[in-house]
Amino acid sequence: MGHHSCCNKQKVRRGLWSPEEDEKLVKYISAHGHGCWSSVPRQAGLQRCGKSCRLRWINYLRPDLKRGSFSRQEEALIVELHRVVGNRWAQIAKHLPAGRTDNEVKNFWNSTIKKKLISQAVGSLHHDLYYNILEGAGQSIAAAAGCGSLNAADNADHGSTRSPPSPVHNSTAWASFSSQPIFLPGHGLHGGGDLHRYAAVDGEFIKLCRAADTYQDNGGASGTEDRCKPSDLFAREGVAAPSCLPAFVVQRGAPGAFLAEPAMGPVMDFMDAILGSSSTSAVSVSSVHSFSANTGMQPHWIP
DNA sequence: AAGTTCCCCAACCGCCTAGCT
DNA sequence: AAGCTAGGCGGTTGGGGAACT
Repeated sequence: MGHHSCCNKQKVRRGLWSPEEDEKLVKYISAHGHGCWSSVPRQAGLQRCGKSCRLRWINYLRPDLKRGSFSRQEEALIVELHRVVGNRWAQIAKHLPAGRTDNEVKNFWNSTIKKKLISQAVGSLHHDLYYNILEGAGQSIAAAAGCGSLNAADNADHGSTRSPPSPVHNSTAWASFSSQPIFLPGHGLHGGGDLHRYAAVDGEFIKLCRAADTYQDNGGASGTEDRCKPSDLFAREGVAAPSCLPAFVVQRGAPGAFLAEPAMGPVMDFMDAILGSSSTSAVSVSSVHSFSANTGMQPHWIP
């Protein structure tokens, strides 16, 4: 994919807009309206593509924009709206009182709200929050699959008041949950492969990692590993499976066999995971093991 | 004071969809 | 129905100012 088609027809400027360019765009749109954006740069005498003009107008030059920092009320509303609609920034912006753009809301979320919610969540870590984090991982995946969304506000807001949502959480597999770091692979559709997440939880250190499809699912036949999909897990518990939940990997073979798999892909750390956005730092299976080595705590795999 | 790191946010990129031919 | 174009949107990048060493 190259640039937008309107950008290929002429030599266009990129990068920050100069005051002169702003003035030209404002003058033109004030006088004529934008009409077809692809013709705006030519008519306004700008060496920009129409898409760039549109973005500049919508995000910066529009007279009805509200500039400046977000109020507490706006922040609270954004958190609440995000809880409902997830990363649909345009939807959130539309529901704010006035003059905020999707880009502005997105930037504010990523730079400010996210950090506040993370610090709140980490500061109040406890057993119930683990459940929320896990639900979060599932819902983030659900969001990726178009099944709904999750956000940190959910974690922060519900905290200890939320009870474990299903019998799965009462199984023996979860009994030692709060006492050991847990590397919890999630499951989600990602192209033709699977998307895995790992949560390492020990009260101080939390990390959810998203990895490319690194596992060859051999069905357990050779004993190296197996997968337990959500439907299987819930069937075992005798309850109906929700539409979207993490799947769990059971490592049944020697660690060496596991480590021989290709390196995992990009990491999704705790912050990004519970907020449904990816990070680009890298992690590998070996980093999971080095965490274990550094802390002296053994990872275990949820059956 | 100079160098380095952090991080905000404007702008770009790539994908999706609607509308038109 | 298929192909093309423009608009819209969310994810991501990187310039540059602020903070830190």
